[in-house]
Amino acid sequence: MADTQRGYHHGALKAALIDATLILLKEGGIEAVSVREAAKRAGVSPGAPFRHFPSRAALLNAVAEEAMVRLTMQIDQALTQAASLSPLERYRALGQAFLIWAFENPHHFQVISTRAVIDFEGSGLRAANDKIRCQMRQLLNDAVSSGELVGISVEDALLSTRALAYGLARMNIDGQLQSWDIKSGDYLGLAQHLINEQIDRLKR
Amino acid sequence: MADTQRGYHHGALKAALIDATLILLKEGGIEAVSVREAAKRAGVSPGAPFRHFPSRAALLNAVAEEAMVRLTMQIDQALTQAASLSPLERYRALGQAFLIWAFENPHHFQVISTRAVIDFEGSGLRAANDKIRCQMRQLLNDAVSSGELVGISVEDALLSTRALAYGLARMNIDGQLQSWDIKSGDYLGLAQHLINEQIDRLKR
DNA sequence: ACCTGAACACCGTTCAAGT
DNA sequence: ACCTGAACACCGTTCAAGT
Repeated sequence: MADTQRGYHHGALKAALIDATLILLKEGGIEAVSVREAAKRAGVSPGAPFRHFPSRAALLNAVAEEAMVRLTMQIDQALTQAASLSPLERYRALGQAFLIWAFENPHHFQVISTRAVIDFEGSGLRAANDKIRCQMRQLLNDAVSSGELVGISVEDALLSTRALAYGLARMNIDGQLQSWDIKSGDYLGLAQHLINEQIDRLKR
Repeated sequence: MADTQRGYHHGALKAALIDATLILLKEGGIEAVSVREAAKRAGVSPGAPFRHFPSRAALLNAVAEEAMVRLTMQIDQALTQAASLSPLERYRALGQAFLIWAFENPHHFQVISTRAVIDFEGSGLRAANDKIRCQMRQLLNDAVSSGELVGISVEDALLSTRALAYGLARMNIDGQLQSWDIKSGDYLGLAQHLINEQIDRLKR
């Protein structure tokens, strides 16, 4: 974008590299991302990216942080819309927001979820992730306090919801949903339905 | 193993390469696997592996097929032991067997689950995977027939069990379980507990 | 039939030198 | 301050030539 690369200096190379990385990601998944190719797409020499990112992992990290921002926005927006609902219904809204984000931005989800390729600790990733977990826990605790949920372990419910949502999203990007559901092709709808059922089952 | 590489010809290069690949996998995950390094470890030139495997993906495929054999064995053994139990209890035994395999052989699980790196179609992988799904479906159908389960969708139950187990196993290899459960460190035990709870919930 | 070793087109990363 | 371009040590893969 806007890379009117008119001279020796690029001007907005950092952003251009992140854009190019996202394009490579969409073209061929995470292993198709190379610093050299991103540099070429940005019209710059192979060494240039290393002025802005210390490593390939750091470049992918930047994409991951962008992805996390979008996920956080999607969740915050869903929670705002659901503000008047009961705690468990807000929990449901949060789960649905995660699924929508993961299925509509599969490459972003792939980058965020594949540790080894990013530096999850440093940066804002860990903090943002923890914040989401805290929001989930808070909602479940509220649901217990209000009597909406009874006789459940909040930690167990939390992790099994998260693991189910994560599993569905991962099966989607790992090409495993394709072989399960021959019919509609509406994998997001199917995933949303299963999470809904699981949350319903928490109520007994 | 047994690679008394005494001359120009190796003798058991194919097996030696698969062994070396598994070691590389254990050392540094899937992206640490290189054909050249496997060749070096097997004491052979960089081009030699291509007499036995047409590509890096094919080499990883061979590891994946070995992994699938072990998974199938683990499941068959669990089902044999549970032969006298009710259909739903056999379903539970199958789920537990999957979790044990995935948590005790994380690198095997990683290779099998990461499409893009292997050729899941060709080979016996697809067939073995389909067989497991059929076994699961059969058990759930039997549980419905015998009245052990009522008022559930077999397809939904099937996929949500699978997605939960897959999600837990993936969170384990993606390093995401570490940040959730600070206590015991017994991630397999935790995963088994959550699957048990989910299966219990199917009974209402 | 199986393996070598050079070759090709790629990588990530570094670093002097240019602007 | 930012970028180039050559360099290094790696890749996957091919292929003539050796045994």
